[in-house]
Amino acid sequence: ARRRMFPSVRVKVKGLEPLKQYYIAIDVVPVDSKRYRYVYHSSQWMVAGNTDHSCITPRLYIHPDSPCSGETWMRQIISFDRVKLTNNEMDDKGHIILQSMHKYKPRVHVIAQDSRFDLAQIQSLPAEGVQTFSFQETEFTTVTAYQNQQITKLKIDRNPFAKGFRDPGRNRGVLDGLLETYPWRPPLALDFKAFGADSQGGSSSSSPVTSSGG
Amino acid sequence: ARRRMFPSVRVKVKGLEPLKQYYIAIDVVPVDSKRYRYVYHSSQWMVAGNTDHSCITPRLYIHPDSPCSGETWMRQIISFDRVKLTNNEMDDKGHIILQSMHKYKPRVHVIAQDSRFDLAQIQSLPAEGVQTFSFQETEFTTVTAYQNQQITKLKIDRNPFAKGFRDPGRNRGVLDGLLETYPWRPPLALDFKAFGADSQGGSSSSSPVTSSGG
DNA sequence: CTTTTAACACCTAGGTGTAAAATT
DNA sequence: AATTTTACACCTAGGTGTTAAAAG
Repeated sequence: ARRRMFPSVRVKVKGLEPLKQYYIAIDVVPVDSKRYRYVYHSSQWMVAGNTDHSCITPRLYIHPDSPCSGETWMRQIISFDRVKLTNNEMDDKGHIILQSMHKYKPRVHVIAQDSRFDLAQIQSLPAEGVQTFSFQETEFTTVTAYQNQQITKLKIDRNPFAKGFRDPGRNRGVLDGLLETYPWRPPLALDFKAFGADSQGGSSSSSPVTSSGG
Repeated sequence: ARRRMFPSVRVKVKGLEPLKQYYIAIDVVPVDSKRYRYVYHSSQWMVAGNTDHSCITPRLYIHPDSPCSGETWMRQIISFDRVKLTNNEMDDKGHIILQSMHKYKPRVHVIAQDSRFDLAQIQSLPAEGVQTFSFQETEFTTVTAYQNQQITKLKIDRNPFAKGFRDPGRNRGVLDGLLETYPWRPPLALDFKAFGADSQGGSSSSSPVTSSGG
């Protein structure tokens, strides 16, 4: 089971040195060590146990445009729309491994190129020359089957690959309601089939990296 | 008009330093400065004019696995199956630009990584640290419409994207005849729709890089 | 009971040669 | 007349939620 993350993380970057080379990468870290279950009648996630994430090093997805000059990175929206998530701990394809029914938060890393190592080879973060950013509003909860029907509707309406499930009649109302709930523009929730999610609201800091849904 | 090169160039490499980083790239250079036309009744290409290629720098297609360690390069067959050719001289997508009705030969470059430049940025060959290989049997002639029906049959039989044109009846004989004509194994001819080709026979040298059709 | 897996129809995205039309 | 372009049907390849079956 492996699915793309949708909506995808999209960021803008500023303050880089235009002529310097950078890698930009994403990983996904646990928000806490709790396992969650969805309580349908109250429409919310509740703690249902504990998990120890402490010995797991998160996998790094290096943006395919890497390495690239600061000038080029700053000129475009940086989209991670090909990131794939899996719940298979034995995955050997380099996909990001997560546990179902847990809360996670993506992190974006801007990494200055250093001739002493080759990031594409070692697949882990260097000790220095890295700046890391994350955004409250991109937190999500992993599932293997959707718990919240609003998320399903959002995906069907926004993900082009789900067009076959669109109902031309009454899909406006549900999405409009979600749009009002969140301070950022659609797509609204990081999500994943074997990993559907509920997203928490929030606002981004005024950092050199800013995010929007993709 | 842009099409993939088919069959694709595939090579094996040996003699690299296992821990060193290398780029591997391909380009396509003119065999001569002649324009050709296909004489149907004698089934051969004949000179039909002259062209000046001297002021054109060929575009470089860097293998998407680059940069990569010598160990990794030597462990796998290196396939250039995503190379795209075009006859549009104004192409801005980085595809390899060729003129129709001319003869060409692919070259494979093994480039030692040098921290002084970033090959992915400059898109041209460095002055040193490059080894270049080419193979007589990969010569081809560019066309926008196929001239030789054997080439068409070969493509339909070997290219999975052309499966819709396969005739379950009598496609064996033609291909078998071609197989005997060439010293290398199928796919047999470098080719291209807005660039269909006739391939010349020949044998490869005992160099660190060897080729086969893909 | 809850959660996960696998097969499925239905999409997007893009690579084929064909044949007719357009160009030179 | 020779060559190139375009629209097309038919593929490969792979991303969706759904559903029923399987697993725990």
